[in-house]
Amino acid sequence: MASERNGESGRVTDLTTTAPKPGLAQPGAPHRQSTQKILEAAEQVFAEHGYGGATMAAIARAAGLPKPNLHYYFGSKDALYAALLENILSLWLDDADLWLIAERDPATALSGYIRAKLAWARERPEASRIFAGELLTGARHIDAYLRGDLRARVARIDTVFATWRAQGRMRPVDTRHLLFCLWSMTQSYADFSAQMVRVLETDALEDADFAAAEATISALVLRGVVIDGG
Amino acid sequence: MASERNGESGRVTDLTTTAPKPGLAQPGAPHRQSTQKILEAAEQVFAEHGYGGATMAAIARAAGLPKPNLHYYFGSKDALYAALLENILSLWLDDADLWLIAERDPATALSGYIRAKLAWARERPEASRIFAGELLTGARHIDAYLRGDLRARVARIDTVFATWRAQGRMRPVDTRHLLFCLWSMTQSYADFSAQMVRVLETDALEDADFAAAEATISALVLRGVVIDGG
DNA sequence: GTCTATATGAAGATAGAC
DNA sequence: GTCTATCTTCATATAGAC
Repeated sequence: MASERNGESGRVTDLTTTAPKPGLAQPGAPHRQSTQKILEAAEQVFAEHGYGGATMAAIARAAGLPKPNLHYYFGSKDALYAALLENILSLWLDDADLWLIAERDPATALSGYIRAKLAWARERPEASRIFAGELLTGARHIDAYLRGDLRARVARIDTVFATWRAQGRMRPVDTRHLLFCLWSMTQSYADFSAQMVRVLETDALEDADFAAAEATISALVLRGVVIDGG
Repeated sequence: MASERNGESGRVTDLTTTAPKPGLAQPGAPHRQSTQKILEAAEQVFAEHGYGGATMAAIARAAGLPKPNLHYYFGSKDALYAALLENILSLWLDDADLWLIAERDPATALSGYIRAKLAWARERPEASRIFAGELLTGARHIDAYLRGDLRARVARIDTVFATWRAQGRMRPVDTRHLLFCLWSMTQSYADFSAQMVRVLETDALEDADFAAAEATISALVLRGVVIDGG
C-alpha cells in the first residue's frame, strides 16, 4: 500500500482498469482520453442525481460524446458506476497510512489526517458524495472493499492508537467510533455542503469555512483524545 | 391552490392538508390509514434506493396497495417525496429547542442533545437517510426550510452558546461548525451504518454500539468545548 | 473505433369500470 | 374511493452504417 498521495496535484488518478471488451488489444491514447472524459462526466452526474437519477444520456452530454460510446467503453450503466466507485476508493486509501502512524506525535498525526481529509472533501466533493450515496443505499457495490481492505486498515490504525494509549499519550477512546467520527465530520463538508452553504448564507464553502472546519474538528479531537505532555 | 397541484410551486407541500382532489369533504379514517401506509412504505423505498432509484410500483407493493392509489392520494412521485420530506423535517425540529437552552448546564445540554440525536438515528434511520440523500443531491426540495426555519434555529442556538461563552462555561468554538460536527457525527450512525456494520463485523448496530457512539461523541464534544467548573 | 437510428422494456401517470 | 388495464414517455442497450 504505497502512500502514493501527492497532495498538490492530487487530481484525477489513473483510470487504468478499464479494458472495455475482450479483444481490444492496445488501449491507445484516444481510448484513455475518452474513458477519462466519461469518468469525469459520470462523477458529476452520479453525484448530482444519485445512481438511480443519473442517466446515460446526461453523462454522454456532459462528456461531449454520443451515448453508445459509453456502452462501448464500459458495457453498462452499472459497470460504469462500478468503475467510477473503484476509482473513488483509491482516493480513500492512503491518508490514514500516511498520517496515522505510531512514530508520529498523536496531535500532529490526528491534525494532519483531519487536514488531509478536509482537503479531499474540498478538492473532490463529487467523489465523496458518490461514496456517501453508495453507503446510504446499502453499500452493495463496495461490500468487498468495506469487509476487506477498509477493515484491515482500521485494524492497523487500532494498533497505532493502542500504542499511543499504552504510552499514555492518548485517552482510551474506542478506535472504530473515533474513526467514524473523524470520517463523518470531515466528509460532511463535501456531502452536506448544500446544507452548510444555506446555513452560512454563502454561495460556496471558501477558504475561511474550511479553516473554521479544521479548527473546530481539530479542537474536538485533540482535546478529546490527546493527552498533553504524554 | 390547494385543490389543483399545478406541478410548479408544488415543491414542499403541506402534508397535513390531505385533500388530494377537490371535493373531498372529510378525510376519514380509511383515508388517513392509507396515506399513512403509503408514507411508511415510501420511507422504506426512498431510503433504500434514493429518489431516482425508487419506483412507485415498489412503494405500492410495500404498502400493499395498487399503484394508482398512490397517485390518487399524492398526485405524483415528486409530491409524495415532498410530503415525506415534510414529515421528516418535523422530526428534526425539536431536539435542539429542548436541550440547547441557556438555562441548562452546557455539559448536560450537549450530552442530552447528542443522546437525543443518536436516538433518532437509531429509531428512524430511513428518515435520516432520506434527508441525507436530499442534501447529497443539492437539497432542492428543502431549500426553503434550510434557509428559513433551520437558519433561524441555528441563530437561536448561537445566542445560547454566546451566553455560555460569556459566562466562561464554553470555549470559543464556532457555533455553526460545532453544529455541523454534532449533526454529522450523530446522523452518521443512521446514514452510514452500512459501512459501520461491516467494519464492526456485525449484522446491525446494537445497544453496545450506540452506547460506544454516545461515549465517543460526548467525550469529543464535552472535552472539546465545555470548560469545567465554569 | 465512432456515431445514427432504433429496439425493448420499464416507469410515471391516467381512463374508466366498479 | 378503489382497482384493472392502458397510455406515454423515456431509459438502457444494441444494430449496423461509416
